[in-house]
Amino acid sequence: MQNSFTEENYLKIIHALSGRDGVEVSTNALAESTSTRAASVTDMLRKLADKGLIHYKKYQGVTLTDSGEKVAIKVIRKHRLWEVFLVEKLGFGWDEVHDIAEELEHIPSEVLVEKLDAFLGHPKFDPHGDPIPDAKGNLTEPDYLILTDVHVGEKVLMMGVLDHAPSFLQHLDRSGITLGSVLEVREINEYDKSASVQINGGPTLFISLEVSKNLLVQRR
Amino acid sequence: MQNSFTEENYLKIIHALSGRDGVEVSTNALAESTSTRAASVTDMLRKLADKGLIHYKKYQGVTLTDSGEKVAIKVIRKHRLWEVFLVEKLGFGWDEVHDIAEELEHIPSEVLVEKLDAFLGHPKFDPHGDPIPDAKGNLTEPDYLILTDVHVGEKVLMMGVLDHAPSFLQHLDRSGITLGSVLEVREINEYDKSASVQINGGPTLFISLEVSKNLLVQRR
DNA sequence: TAAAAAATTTAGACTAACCTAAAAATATAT
DNA sequence: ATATATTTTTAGGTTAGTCTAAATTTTTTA
Ligand SMILES: [Mn+2]
Ligand SMILES: [Mn+2]
Ligand SMILES: [Mn+2]
Ligand SMILES: [Mn+2]
Repeated sequence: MQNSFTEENYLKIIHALSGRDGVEVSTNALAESTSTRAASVTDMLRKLADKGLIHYKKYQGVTLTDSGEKVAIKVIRKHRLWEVFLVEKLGFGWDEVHDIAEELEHIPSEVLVEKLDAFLGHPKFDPHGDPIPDAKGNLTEPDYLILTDVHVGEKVLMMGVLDHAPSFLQHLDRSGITLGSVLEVREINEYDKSASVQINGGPTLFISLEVSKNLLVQRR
Repeated sequence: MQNSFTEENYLKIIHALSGRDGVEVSTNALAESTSTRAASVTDMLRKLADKGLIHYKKYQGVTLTDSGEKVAIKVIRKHRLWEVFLVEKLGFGWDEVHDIAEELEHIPSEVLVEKLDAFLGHPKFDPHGDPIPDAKGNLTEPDYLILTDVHVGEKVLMMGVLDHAPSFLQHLDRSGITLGSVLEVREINEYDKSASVQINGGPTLFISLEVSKNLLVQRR
């Protein structure tokens, strides 16, 4: 039996909310993420449990089964590969591709995914720095720091974003911050935790805590 | 209001069955093409008529309105552009792409289509020789001949196929007949109308009437 | 041109995915 | 340890798209 568009979305969202430690996901959290009501979520959870895709005990929240995890990772692989295609081949901005990839990720056909992957040169990361699962379903989350964890004087590489909202990505564009940028923290304001950060050895910018919390970086 | 996946399919099929002269399409023909029952078609026709996408009078068959035609042509444009992408960029065979394009054709986003079109170099024909509507919705069907209309001694160019079935396309592959092949009709068998056809000045093959009827060609 | 056949529509149901409102279970706070 | 608040589930409905069976209209045949 094939999984529906909707079922795939639930699995993907459970995967995201469950995190690497596979913590239980609540009905309300899913209602929020799927933009539906808790009652609708309960209906779907019963269905996904019947299909063996999630572990579900009433009132106890859900986690993915191995089978559900597999499906979720396939969808994530497709989503991220299509995002690479849209940015690298079609010339979209990284702020424009998420919604289109939300649709493309549900196109079936294993062979399509593998040919796309080859066409793109087997990329390891998507345009937002998120890792792309391999064909076998291995997904390894690199352990990046958040910019707020970086001390004054340290130089780090910008590796990804936590917030994928177009407005946030556009803000980074205007600040000249892209994947691979070198960020040196020059000063941290005691009062509001805003930071002065030098970008690629060039201009120094003020970065609010709100922005710092969403920047994934790596020591060099 | 957006049109659903299903509505788009109905419009596309009505367009195909209605032909260039815009003849009425019957409920049964649509049931056949959509692999549904006549009663289901009637339901959908009422809906499409309510949305102003088709002309529908009970028992009289349907035709597209200008508005419905526009939608149908957009879907056809997307279908054929994606087929070009799959063959030219991903390396699929022309016999493998139709079903995948059936899914991709429903991905929304005008800008995606236009960027894809540009990426592909604004192709005029899809891998089966079918013309690709332009961004404004102009679709001009070239008036090709069918191979059965070609007389002995004539040389023609292979320009397209009427049957898109994988088995037919694979048969052409095995015969060495592709878009652009030069076909010279050497002999036509009186009894079964099979033809001896020389391919690209090379080997001469027997071609059954069944095959001839599905080959679109052009005099040079 | 009336009867028979074929095509089409209507009537009544079903499933997937959603909803609101009410009931039940769990968690929190006095 | 209750009472209150929060979360989750259940009950009962809706819509889109499908179905079968029956009724109706159109077409064909005699
Ligand atoms: Mn995304
Ligand atoms: Mn991404
Ligand atoms: Mn096709
Ligand atoms: Mn085609």
